[in-house]
Amino acid sequence: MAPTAHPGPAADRPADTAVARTGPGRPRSAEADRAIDRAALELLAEAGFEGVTIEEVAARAGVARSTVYRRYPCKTDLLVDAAARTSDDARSVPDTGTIEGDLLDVAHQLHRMLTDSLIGRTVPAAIAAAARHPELAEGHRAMVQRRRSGTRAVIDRAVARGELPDDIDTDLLLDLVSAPIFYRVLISGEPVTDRYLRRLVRTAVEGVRQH
Amino acid sequence: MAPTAHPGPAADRPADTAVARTGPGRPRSAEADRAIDRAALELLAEAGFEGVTIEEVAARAGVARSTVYRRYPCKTDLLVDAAARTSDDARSVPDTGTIEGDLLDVAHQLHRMLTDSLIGRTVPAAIAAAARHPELAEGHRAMVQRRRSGTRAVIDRAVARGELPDDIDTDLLLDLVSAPIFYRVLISGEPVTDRYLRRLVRTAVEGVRQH
Amino acid sequence: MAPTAHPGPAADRPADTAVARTGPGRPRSAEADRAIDRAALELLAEAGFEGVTIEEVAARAGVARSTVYRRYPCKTDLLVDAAARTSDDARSVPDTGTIEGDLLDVAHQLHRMLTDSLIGRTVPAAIAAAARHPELAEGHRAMVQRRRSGTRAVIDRAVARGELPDDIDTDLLLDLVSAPIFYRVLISGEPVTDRYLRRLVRTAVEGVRQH
Amino acid sequence: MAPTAHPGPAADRPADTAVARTGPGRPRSAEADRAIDRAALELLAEAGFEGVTIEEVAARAGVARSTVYRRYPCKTDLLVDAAARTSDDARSVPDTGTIEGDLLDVAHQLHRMLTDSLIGRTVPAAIAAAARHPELAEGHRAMVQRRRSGTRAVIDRAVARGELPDDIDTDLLLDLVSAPIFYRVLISGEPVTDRYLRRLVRTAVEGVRQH
DNA sequence: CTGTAACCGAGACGGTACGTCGGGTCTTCTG
DNA sequence: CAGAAGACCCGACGTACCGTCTCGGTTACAG
Repeated sequence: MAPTAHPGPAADRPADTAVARTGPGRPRSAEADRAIDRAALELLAEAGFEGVTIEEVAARAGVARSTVYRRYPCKTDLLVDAAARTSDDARSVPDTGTIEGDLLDVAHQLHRMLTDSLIGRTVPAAIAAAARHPELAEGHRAMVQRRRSGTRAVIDRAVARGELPDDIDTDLLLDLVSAPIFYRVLISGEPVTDRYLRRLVRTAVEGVRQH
Repeated sequence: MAPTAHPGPAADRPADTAVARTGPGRPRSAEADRAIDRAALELLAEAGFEGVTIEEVAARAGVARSTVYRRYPCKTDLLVDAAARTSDDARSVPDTGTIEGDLLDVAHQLHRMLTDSLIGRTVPAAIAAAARHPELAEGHRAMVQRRRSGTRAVIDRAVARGELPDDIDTDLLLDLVSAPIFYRVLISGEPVTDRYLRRLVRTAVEGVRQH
Repeated sequence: MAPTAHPGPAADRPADTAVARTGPGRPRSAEADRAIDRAALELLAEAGFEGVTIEEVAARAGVARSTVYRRYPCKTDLLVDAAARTSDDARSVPDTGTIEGDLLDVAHQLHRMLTDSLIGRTVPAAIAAAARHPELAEGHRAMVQRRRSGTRAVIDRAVARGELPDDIDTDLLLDLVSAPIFYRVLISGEPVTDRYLRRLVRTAVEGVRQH
Repeated sequence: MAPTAHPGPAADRPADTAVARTGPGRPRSAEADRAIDRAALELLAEAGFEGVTIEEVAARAGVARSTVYRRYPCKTDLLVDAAARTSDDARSVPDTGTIEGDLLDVAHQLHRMLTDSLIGRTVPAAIAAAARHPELAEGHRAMVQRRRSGTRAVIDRAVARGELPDDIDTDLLLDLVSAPIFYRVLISGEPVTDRYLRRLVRTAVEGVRQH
């Protein structure tokens, strides 16, 4: 791709328009929408940003190339939007009764998301692309923040229970629990075992408990 | 780029051949070697993997396109080798007297490496590439391990001094100090302040001190 | 050019399709067709087969390189087709009343064609190429035969008039009048004067008149 | 090949230097000389001017590329000189007693030369090259003229014998006998039979006999 | 019902980079 | 010095996608 400066924010017709106001003319195929998003993310996970080809996306989605271009002005926008739209839905805020139990569950969920889910496998590509396409970074950061907010609730509950002191540095605790999982999966390549996660959570909690 | 499966490990003539046995024929220009490596990394840092163009690499290196292709069969190999060859030399093992002081120095060095150095700015590209080209991952992991081994010495010294218990989980401590820095720089995008690093180091150390 | 065996006869879309059945998709630009053919022949005449460059053809035709490649898989096919399509229209069957007058006119036309016309100046290149690309030879031979058929009519008329005996070897007469002109222009390089043509025609006619 | 203006006449060491003055140092291999010439002409006959590759010439001759370039500054000169040096030796001036018998023999020789001999099969390439490299043309024209001078002797002898009138246009007769053979072989592709050659010679001779 | 506007498919268009190949020059080592 | 080997710069090759455009054919709402 030519290193063209990215033109603008996003697609012609925002997906979040609630009612999908139908003007005259044939409406866009919702099936094509879905197929394109899915194909784009699959390719992103498989082949990385540079490996994604509009031609291949269209082929996998079973649509014409122009059907893709009608929705997104360029490859970057396609991927940004597909990633943004495809939330990582399968997550839950645990409630085991103890902060360590809750955080361990969160850690397991994060690890599974990174290694198993479609969106998780696009993370490496997203990190690389983020350097040059900040708008793409936004999508993934938003996802990260949604996840964190769930975990933040877990921590707040523990504080309310008196399990953790109330002057705790929540962000630091969040980092301490999440970062090593990203680190092992993406950078050091070392295995992430259940035993490792238990130690990680315990150590992080005990660390922040000292003021 | 055609989504060609990566063919093999690396370049035609390994750089690590000590004596550089000169066969018949004109020897390769060592100057070109250097210029190409440098140009490739600069571009990788500036424009990302997809933004690197053999044409542009050659132009910056002041060399013909074929001179690049003679050394590397494809773009991927060029970048793999250039990154592998360009070690991240500017690092030192601190000795401030306390484990927290030492680790804080290590943390600062890591942060600077990631944000300022040429090799550091190639890390996002390397992560993405690693997903598809495991041999590329090796290079960066080796670098990471070299860094860790320095830090490991710092920790061992603290154990010897009695500053830390001797049944400590060294790897976990290493992860706790390094991972959040990678995480903030590459993923969450949140700032890495001196204050943050101080808290991080103190919390990690106190965490692992509890058995 | 790599000494690749020539793959097949010709272009993807035959020019002789009468109705030009338009399939789906944007139709090819007829203007580009013409511009490419013309540019190719001009270059062939100027620089010879080896001197023709797709890049230059495209540039002269005011067209992208890929637009040329879409029509012709390789340089050879481009030239074959361009030559085949571009007939040598500007010729006429003379009727001066005498066989010698007619043949002299034919000879003049042939000489002018060879030295002045676009298609004529491609003949040397065609001869060379014909040795290795028989299909290219066909195009030029067809042109030669069209020309000969006109001259054949002239001779038949002379036979009908009783100016020539009816058991004449028409092909031989045709060769005797045409061949020396090709020979002088292409091989010996000697000049082709009006005086030479007069003698040539007279001698040929008198030669065949003896049975 | 870039359409570079041809630099100069020919090779560094002219082949016609009788004694091959040996300066100091290792003398050039005469075997290499021969092997290169032969390889060049073979390739020229097989693949045409554009198909000749210095690389392939060197490979066939069993020498290094630089050994070829030491002798000839460029591909054109290589071929010019090789063709010039490789005379078409196998020819003889016949003496059958009659002009028609002699000319028939000459015609047969010419036809065999064109279709069978190494040098003959380079004629198409030479014609094409002549259009742009006049110096190459010279070589072939010289060959043509040598052949013609032999035939001219045949005609002069016939005049002396009184078999032909003494105001004959010798050049025209030469053209009438030679040109159609070139024409059929190179241009029309029609067969050249013994019967055809007999008629050709008889008709040409009778034609020029009328004043 | 019938326009008509927007869709969909197909594919040509001008570009740009790819990785390969050959040309002609040069630099080194070996005989 | 000649020869073999091979690196060097240059430029054309044919391929693959990019993002844009123009076609014919197909819906679904609106008058």
